[in-house]
Amino acid sequence: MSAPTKRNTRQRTAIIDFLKTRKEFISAKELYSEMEDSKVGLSTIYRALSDLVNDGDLDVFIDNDGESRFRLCGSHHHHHLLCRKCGKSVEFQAPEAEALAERLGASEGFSEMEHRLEIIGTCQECA
Amino acid sequence: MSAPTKRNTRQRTAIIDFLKTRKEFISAKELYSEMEDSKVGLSTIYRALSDLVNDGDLDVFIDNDGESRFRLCGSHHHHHLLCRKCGKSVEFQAPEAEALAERLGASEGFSEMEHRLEIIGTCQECA
DNA sequence: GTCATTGCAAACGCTTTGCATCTGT
DNA sequence: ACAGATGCAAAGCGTTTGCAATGAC
Repeated sequence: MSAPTKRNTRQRTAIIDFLKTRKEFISAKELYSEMEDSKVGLSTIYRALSDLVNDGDLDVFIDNDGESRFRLCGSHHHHHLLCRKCGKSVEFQAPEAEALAERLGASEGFSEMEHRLEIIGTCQECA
Repeated sequence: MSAPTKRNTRQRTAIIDFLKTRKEFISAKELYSEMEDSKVGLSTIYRALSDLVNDGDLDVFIDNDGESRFRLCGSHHHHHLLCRKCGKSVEFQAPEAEALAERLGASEGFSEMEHRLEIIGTCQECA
């Protein structure tokens, strides 16, 4: 019932270290090629990324080609504004959204609200 | 440069007619099974959906499983409030979210904003 | 020594494409 | 008749999984 054991393997460490140096979203395949010196298998990358997402350590979104893109997330709650063409993303805070979630949820009898808001648009360079 | 000719085939008409009766987003596969009586091939569905998206007649987004989901533009935009335990969902409209998306996107130089807002909570029965 | 993790290759699921046939115009 | 549209099957592509070998503890 307690949190599953996670071993500190060379591969997992390398992946996390690489992600720390990386500000932008990156796909699993890209990570694989950029890390080829670290000799980490592609399945291991997928498995590690998936674990990190489940642990809430990574933000993920699926781009227009259906490819998942990952990035370490900060601790603060935030939302994303993403470009539908190049995938560029901007984080933002939206107190309105927090308030909206509370108000709306409460009006339907819900409690302990969380929310996810994503704004997708076309950025200046891609327009 | 002018728009390519589009023929009015039985299949294309059937697809559009089906979409008109459908308020929610639907995937190509779902469309295929729900329209099986119309005897339309899956590739034809993919090709028609792709044309419709290019013509700006369909909204599309990629869901968390990497599957594209389509809906005729102009159907009413709404969001969902979901119970994290029983999955019960309530639709709601949120003009604030529309405004927020426009304002935030524009402030970053983005255009043609879409947005997705999801509120997750625990409903009264499950609390 | 045990059991989670790894890596390879095969399997998967959604989508796209080659090509011969069909059909709207 | 001709060019676009269709349908099938095969290919593409990102992702997941089975399984034997490896390595963290």
